[in-house]
Amino acid sequence: MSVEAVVTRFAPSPTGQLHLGNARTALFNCLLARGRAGRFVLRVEDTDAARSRESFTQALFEDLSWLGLSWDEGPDRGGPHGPYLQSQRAAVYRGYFERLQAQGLAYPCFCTATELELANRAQRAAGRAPRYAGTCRELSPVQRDARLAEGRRASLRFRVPAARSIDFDDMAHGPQHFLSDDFGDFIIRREDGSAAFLFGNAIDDALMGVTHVLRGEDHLSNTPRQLLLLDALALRVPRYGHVSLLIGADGTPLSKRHGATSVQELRAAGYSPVAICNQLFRLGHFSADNRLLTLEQMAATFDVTHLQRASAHFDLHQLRHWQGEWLRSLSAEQALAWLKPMLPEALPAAQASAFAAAVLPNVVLAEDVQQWREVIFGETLAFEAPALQAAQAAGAAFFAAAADAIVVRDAQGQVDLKALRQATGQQGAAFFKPLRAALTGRLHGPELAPLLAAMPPARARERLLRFARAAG
RNA sequence: GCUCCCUUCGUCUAGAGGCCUAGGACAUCGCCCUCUCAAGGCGGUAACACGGGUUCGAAUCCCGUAGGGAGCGCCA
Repeated sequence: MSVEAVVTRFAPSPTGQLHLGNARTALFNCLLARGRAGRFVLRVEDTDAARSRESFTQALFEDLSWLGLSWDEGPDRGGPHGPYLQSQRAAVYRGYFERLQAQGLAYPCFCTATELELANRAQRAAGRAPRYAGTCRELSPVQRDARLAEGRRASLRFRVPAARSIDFDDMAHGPQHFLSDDFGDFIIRREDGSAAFLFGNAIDDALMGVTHVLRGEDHLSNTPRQLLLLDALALRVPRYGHVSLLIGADGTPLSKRHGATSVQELRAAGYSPVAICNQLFRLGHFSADNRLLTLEQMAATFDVTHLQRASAHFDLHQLRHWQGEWLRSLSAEQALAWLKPMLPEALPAAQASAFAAAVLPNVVLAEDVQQWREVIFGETLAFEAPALQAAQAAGAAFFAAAADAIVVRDAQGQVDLKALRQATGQQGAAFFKPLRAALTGRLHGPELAPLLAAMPPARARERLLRFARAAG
């Protein structure tokens, strides 16, 4: 008995930046395939010419690759079931449109957008489901020809069979049951000849040999329509699994208001792909292992029975946690490589490592690094109000003594904090607080000794002298 | 309006009738470490939406209510 290989897919439409929700869908499908030694197909659903953009398709490849997801078949690398760009599959779809029409399972619809809009509104007003009224459903061939002769353009509608029960077993939600009478005839080919989503999406899954589809829960109630279509064409039906939606912390759909929600934005903020994948892996999916996982480890433990059914709130705190875990998992060289682009150009290696040693335990994001880069290498220091007060409160004498003592350094450039402390006559918080405040402009931060080792000596002294001159 | 989905700590979740006085992680709070704050280590607070059943026994099964979400598009 041969077990058929698992084939999963990710089928985005290139109409914008890759969002977290879609990235998670891609991750899940990729993991499912990898975990079962299957294939992962990337198909780009760019049938909406008005909204699809080539640049978004490119960005999509880029984002997925950056996340560490790789696909076995796709527009950029081909495969046995291509083309993988739906905009290039018109010829494939044509045959199926013809078959459906020949069998009387699809018919041209001449209704205009305004007519449909009106009918739709009337139905809603009457308290009924806004379904296609069936205006063009029973047109005779003569009537159709007449309309065509008038030069009227038509879309193609699928004739939904009456009184059919549609059942399927959802990988996440279990047994599902729908009635065909609840749907109106739906459009499968637009007026411009392009394939509508419900059609292209279902047909391509079948043609590309897809066995398992993990997609957003918003598709759950569309599934019976696709099942009807597949049944009419005698095409194979994949297993569907509908994954809960990802929503913002406030419970509303993820959007700009929630800050960074696209892979691009997260990447720009300094988040690592590993951190993002680890977070996504646990959103709507249970992981028994609380440690930072590699994609291989995730693939090994990804399990559709561990899919959560309720929608999940995306919480930046948790992403930060994984980012921290990731940073701490890095070797010194790797951490330095991450830091490098954020440091001043042509910074001597020794200073770069000193900076890394001082700051790394305390940062999570690019903005954190930039903040400390300014503190350590920046010309002028921006003070937080409480820090300024703390420095001023220590008095001029304290800083005069500190400025004298700070010039004493050992061979490694380390400041002798003990000598400094003795010079100022202060200890504990009374010593560290004003010192930290005057040197960094803030009250919190990495350990002072490594910080001082990273800071140019002249600059450190200069900052202390500023408060030595100020009134005491 | 109709159809469908969902509901365990603030958040992500474990939990498939007794193992649950409900477990873990993030956040939060406290303690320890440190001559300092942070980082780090260790602990604490904190949840079964509500109401009825079924059962010796229910977070788990059934019914209802409430709340949230999705679909009903020539968007995907």
